[in-house]
Order: sequence, then structure tokens, then C-alpha cells
Amino acid sequence: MVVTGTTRRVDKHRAILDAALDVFARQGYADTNLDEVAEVAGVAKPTIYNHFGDKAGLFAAVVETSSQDANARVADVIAATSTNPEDLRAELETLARSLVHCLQGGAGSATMRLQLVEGARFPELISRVRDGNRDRTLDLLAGKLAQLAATGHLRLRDPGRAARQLMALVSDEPLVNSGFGARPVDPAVVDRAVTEGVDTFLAAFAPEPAPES
Amino acid sequence: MVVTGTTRRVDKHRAILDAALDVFARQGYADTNLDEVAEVAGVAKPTIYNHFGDKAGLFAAVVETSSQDANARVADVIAATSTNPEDLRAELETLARSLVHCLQGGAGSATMRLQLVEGARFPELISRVRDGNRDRTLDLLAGKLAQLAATGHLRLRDPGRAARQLMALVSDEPLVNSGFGARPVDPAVVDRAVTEGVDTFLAAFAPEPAPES
Amino acid sequence: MVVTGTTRRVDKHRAILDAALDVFARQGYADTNLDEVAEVAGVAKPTIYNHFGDKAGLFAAVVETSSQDANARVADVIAATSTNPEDLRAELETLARSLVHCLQGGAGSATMRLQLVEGARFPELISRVRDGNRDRTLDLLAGKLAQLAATGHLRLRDPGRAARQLMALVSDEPLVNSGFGARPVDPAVVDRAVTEGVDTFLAAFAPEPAPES
Amino acid sequence: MVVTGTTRRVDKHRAILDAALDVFARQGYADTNLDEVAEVAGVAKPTIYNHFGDKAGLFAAVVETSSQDANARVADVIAATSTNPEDLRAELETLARSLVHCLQGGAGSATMRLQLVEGARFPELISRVRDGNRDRTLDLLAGKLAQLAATGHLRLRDPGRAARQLMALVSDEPLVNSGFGARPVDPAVVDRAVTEGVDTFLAAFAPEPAPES
DNA sequence: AATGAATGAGTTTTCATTCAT
DNA sequence: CATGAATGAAAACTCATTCAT
Repeated sequence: MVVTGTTRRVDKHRAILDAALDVFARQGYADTNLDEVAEVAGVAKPTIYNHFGDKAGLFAAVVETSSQDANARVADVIAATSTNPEDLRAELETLARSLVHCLQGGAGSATMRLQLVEGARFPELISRVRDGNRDRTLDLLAGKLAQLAATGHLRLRDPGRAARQLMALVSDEPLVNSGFGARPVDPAVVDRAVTEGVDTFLAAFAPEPAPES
Repeated sequence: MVVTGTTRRVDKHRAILDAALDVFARQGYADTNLDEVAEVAGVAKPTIYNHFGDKAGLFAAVVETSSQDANARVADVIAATSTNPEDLRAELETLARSLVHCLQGGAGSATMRLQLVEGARFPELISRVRDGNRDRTLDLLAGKLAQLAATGHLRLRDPGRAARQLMALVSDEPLVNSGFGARPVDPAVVDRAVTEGVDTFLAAFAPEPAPES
Repeated sequence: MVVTGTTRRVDKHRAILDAALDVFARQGYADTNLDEVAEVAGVAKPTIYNHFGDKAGLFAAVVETSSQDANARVADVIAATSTNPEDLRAELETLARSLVHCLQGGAGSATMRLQLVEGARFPELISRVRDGNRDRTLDLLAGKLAQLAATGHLRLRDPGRAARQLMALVSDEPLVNSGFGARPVDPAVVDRAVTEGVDTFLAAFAPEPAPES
Repeated sequence: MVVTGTTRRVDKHRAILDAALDVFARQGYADTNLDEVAEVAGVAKPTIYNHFGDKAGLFAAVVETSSQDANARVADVIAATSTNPEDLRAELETLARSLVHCLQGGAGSATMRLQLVEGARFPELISRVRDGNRDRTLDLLAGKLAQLAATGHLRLRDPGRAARQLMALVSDEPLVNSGFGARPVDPAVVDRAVTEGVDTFLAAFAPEPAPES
């Protein structure tokens, strides 16, 4: 009994966040009206105000929450990568594919689109969230690559640079192909970007001369 | 003098387009009100409607025009690249820097931001313009790289892939750093991306083992 | 007190309808701006949109409501007419005067003017409402006249025709005189139309040769 | 050569009037925009201002002109009626049918609709034109009926009343059926109204007891 | 805490009218 | 005189936000 009230409240809180992420990502901040969010969430409009203060507060909460989720998934993916793999190429391809999927698939796409589209409207919020997430991701990735270098699987002097370039090689093309999150990505484009990206990465950073393109 | 009637109209047309590019890029489509565009352009609001029909028509005209401009600049830059350079690394760095500048600097940044932010609102328009431009750019770049391969400066089997990866290596980081066009790019980031990007590109595609990273 | 919430809403609904009938009838649909309706009704403009969707929806509601009112009054008037009167002429004059009053006086005039002026703008709505009402009125009137014929007070073979012609005789002149609802009717014109209309009606349909004109 | 300028001007004047009658009648004053009138007339918008001053002036000119035309046609019809006909019923039916046609057919309908719909907007103009026309028509008709009484074809003491009632009997139903000019009239309705209207008129005003209805 | 209802402020669009040629 | 272009004023409609229950 006692927790029911709390549970309900938490449920509504979460329902509003989910609905808002969906609607904001599809229509952008300015074109989102809270009536629609309220309807999708199944609550009355004033309830949104009770929970989040105003429209900007709701948006901030959505961005923070969804970014944390995405970041956690990315960290998991990187952590799951072996530092001493049998097949380096396969290991990197798996890693890259997972990263691209975190950033472009499902909620990841919505999260990214939000950050991207509303960067000019909420500069501090978005800068903080995005740069923070990106920095953490690149740090983790650089760490992993440094370990691979330590174990002799890679030959690199600047793990940060290698991390940035690996990300660029495998994620740039899918990003553009998705219309920067506006459309679903073509899986074939992801495949090609991952395969060719890792290939070039290895050509540049593998200890032995890798096969040419 | 004699053509003043025509001149005046053309002037206003151009003034509206310039003002609209500025305001749209800064505030996004939904947050732009035509009162502000009219004021910046120095015309009355109905004049905008006379020239462009409605807000969406104005936006479309802005995107088309500014994209054509950007595309022309990019084509010039690529065309100006030597296919038999003394110093390949320097030549590629110059090319890359110019490309990044076309895409991220000044009007280029505004153009890109428009396309990127409003992709979901005007899918056909943006797809047509952006994909068209990107494809043309990559074709031109691939052609240039193929020539460099033919003259023995590069070793590559798939010029299209090389073009996409060169673009990714040098432009991804500045793009992110600019908040996808929301902030001015840090020139140091551009420098680093260009230098390191070309370096890795050469490591992967130069005939002789390129210098390590 | 307990039902204040409901009451308030109903009050505003009614207030808007009343105000709108007034303003629409005076100025016509196109010249009516909802700011004025809102002011007359004592509500904010969006409240009108909350209740009626848009301007056309408000108009439709006004027409439906006011027509139902008018129709009910007309039905009452006809029902109140005796089928076995002592003085047939007096009875018919009373009936006719009441009918004309229903159609031309006060809210009746506004209702009629609306239907008449906006017939081209809302063809289905107006056709439905007006033809329906007119048909029902003529049916009721024809029924009453048929009863008067059955009791020997009138001599007629086609009660529908008699009803139409009675209406024409007593209402045409006041209608024109009011500028089709634009001005208040001159009571003297109503008097004359009723007296002379009933007189001619009786000359044509009374069993015994009625007094000459 | 010399008259060409004048001729052209007259042509344009007339073309504007014709176009304006058409558009005003279809859409009403408030919903008519002069761009459309200009396009239909094949002239530039300022030309309308040169000829008629402003929108209201154009409307007044249209009403005056078209009313004069309609009035002239009505006068012709009444004048063409014999005062000593072989078949009185047939003669009256012909007269009535022609009158209804003048008022409801083609330009007559447009003229009437204008007067009716815009009565509240231009009270003096419309009152003057309509009442004037109606009075003249009723005077002419009353004169004709008085002559028929003088020749023993009718038995009436008040020719004005007889004229008003004849008009009411034959024109009321078609008027309503046309939606007061908004739709084309059903010819069957005209036929019935004329036949039955004249029948009742004769029942009331013929010297010998006319056949009952 | 949650909600139905109400509202103030703002935006797109239209159109009668006027310049300048 | 006729016209292409420009404009000031207004009106429909929307939406974030707040009351009152």
C-alpha cells in the first residue's frame, strides 16, 4: 500500500521521460508540444510540470538520462573487449560494430539526434553531456588500445589519436548515412564502414605491414 | 540605372536569402520567425512571401542556394590539387585543410548545420541536396586519388573507399568539436585532425611503409 | 457549489455560443474575428478553440444550436393552435404572427441571417439545418391545416401546398423588409403582411366565399 | 487609332465589372480578394484602383450596374404582358415564370445574392438599390394588375397588395429552394410554385369563384 | 500528487492599398 | 493609364504555463 503511491509516481516519471525522448528526438525541441508528450506518456500535462518544472527542465532530464544510459552501454562494450585476442581483426570489428550500434541504433540514435540538433539551444547542457561522454568513451577506448599495444598487438605511440581515428573510420560513414540520426542506418553501410575502417586502422597501426586496401 | 526595377528586386531576393541563412542556421527552422528575417534583410515581411511563397519555401531556397555555393567551392578546391606533387603529404594536407574549411567555416558551417538539423523536417529536400553534394565531392576526391595512384604516389585498389576514409579521418573530429556546427571550430583541432589524419592515411595507402604514427 | 467545475465550463460554453451568434449575425462569418467573440463572451480566445476546435466549428455549433432553438419555438407555436377555433381568421392571424416573430424577431432574425448569408460557405451544414427545419415546420403546419380541413374550417386538397403558400403570404414581405435579416422588421409591415396574407389565404381556402380583398 | 485607347479602357472597365460580379457573388465581399478579380478580368490590380478607387467602390459599381440590368429585364417582362388576355391564367403564369427567371437565373441570381448577403455591410447602398428596384417592380406589376381589374379580368381593391402577394406566392418557394441564390434552382420547384401560386392568386382575386385547390 | 480547464503571448499568413517605373 | 513590386495592418491558430479542484 505504502509503496504504491511511490511506485506509481516513479512509473509516471519514467513514462514521461520515455515519451519525451521519443517525441523530442522525432520532432525536435521547438516542434514538440507537451500535449503530445503527455498523451504518449498517459499523464495529464500539469503532471509533467510537477515532475520537471518546465519544458526545458524536461528536456534536460531527458538528455541527461538517455546519455547516461548510452554511455553505460558504450563502457560495457569496451570493457568486454579482450586485450589479448586470438584474432585481432575480428576482435576490433566486433568492438567497432558494437560501438556503432550503441551510437546509432534505437535509443542511441534518438539520444545522439537530440544532442546534435539542440546543441545551439542548450549549449552548456549539450556540451557538458556530449563532450563528457565522448571524452570518457575515447579514454576507455584509448586505454584498451594502449593495452593492445603493450601486448604487442598494435604499434602506436599515441593511443588517444588511435582511438579518435578508429572512431572516425568506423562511425563517420554510418553517421552521414543515417542523416545524422534522422533515418535508420543501412546495415550494409555499417558493415562496410566497420570492415574497411578496421582494415585501414590495422594497415596503419598493426606491427607488421598489413595487407593493402 | 535603367535596370533599377530589376536590380532592386534581385537585391531584395539576395538580401532575404542571406539573412535567412544566417537566422535559420543560428536558431533552427522552428525557432526562426520571419519577422526577424525580414528585419535582418531590411524588407517587409510580405516581401518574403512574395518571393518565396512561405516559410518552408524560403528554407528550401536557402538550402539549395547555399549548398550549391558550398559545393562549387569544394569542387574548386579538389580541382586545384596537383596529381603529381613534389611533396604528397603537404599536398594532401592542403587539400584536407581546404575541405574542412569549406565544410566548417563561415557560411559552410551554417549550410551544414541547416542540413543536419532539419534533416528530419524536410527529408527529401535535405537528402537530395546533401547526398548529392556528398556523392559529388567523394567522386571528385576519388578521381583525384585514383590519379595519384596512377602516378604511383598512392597504392590503393578502391579509390572510393580511400576518399571516404580520408574525409572521415580529417573531418570527423572537427565536426564533433564544433558541436556539429553549433560553435566555431577550434583551429588547433583542425590542425591536429588534418596532420594526423593525413599521416594515418599515408601510413595505410602510401606505397612505401609510411612513418609510424 | 459542488458542481462548480462543471458549471463553469458549461457557462463558458453557453456564453461563447451566445456571443458568437450575436457577432456572426451582425458581421457575417468572414468579418467576424474571434477576438471580438472572446471579448463579448468574456473568455480568452484559446478557450473558444478548446471548446469548438476552430472558427468553422464554432460557426457550425452556433447554427445547430440556434436552429434547434428556433425550431422548438416554431413547433410550440404550431402546436398551440386550436383545430376547432371559434374565430378561424383570428386564430390563423395569431399563428402567422407568431411564426413570423419566431423567424424574424430577436435571435430568430440572427439565426435566419446566418443560414441565409453563409449558405454558400457551408453548403452541407446549412442545407441540412435549414431544409430540415423548414420541412419540419411545413409538415407541422400542413398537419394543422389538414385538421382544420377535416373539421370543416378549410377547404383544401393539398395541405402541403396550403402550408407553403400561407408561409409565403405572411412571411415574404417581412423578410424582404428586414433586408433579409439585416435590419429590424417594421412591425407595421408584419401587421399588414399577416392581416392581408391570412385574408387572401382564406379567400382561397375558406369553404364559403370569403370577403373580397 | 484615336478611339483605340478609349475602347481599351472601356473594355477593361467592363471586364473588371463582369469579373467582380462573378467573384463577389460566389465568395462574398469579405472573401473576395482583388488579386483574383484582377486575374479573372485580365488586368493588373492597380488598374482596378485606377477605375474604381477602392474595393468598396468596385462593389458599389458592381451592385449598381448589375441591378440596373436586372431591373430593366424585369420591366420588359412586365411590359410585355397583355392587359386583355384570352387566357388569363396562362398569361399570369408566363409573367410569373419570367419574373422568377429574372430574379433567380444566371446574373439575376448573382445580383440578388450580392444584395442579400451584403445588406448589413453596405446598408444605404443596398437599401437604395434593392428597395428602389423592388418598389419599381411592384409598382409596374400593380399597374398591370389594376389594368386587368379595369378590364374585368380580376376583382381587386388594392392592386399593390395583389402585386405583393402574387410575388410572394410565386417567388418565395424558389427563393428558399435556391438557398437564397447559393445553388441553382430546381426547375420543377419553379414550375410548381408558378402553377400553384397563380392558381391560389386566381382563387382569391378572380371575379368568379375559381376552382378550389 | 494529479487533473480538466483557462489563458497570455506569439507566429504564420493574407490582403487592401500604395510606390516607382 | 497600366503595371510589378513592396508594405502595414490584421486575423486565425498554437502552446507553454497556471488555476482551481
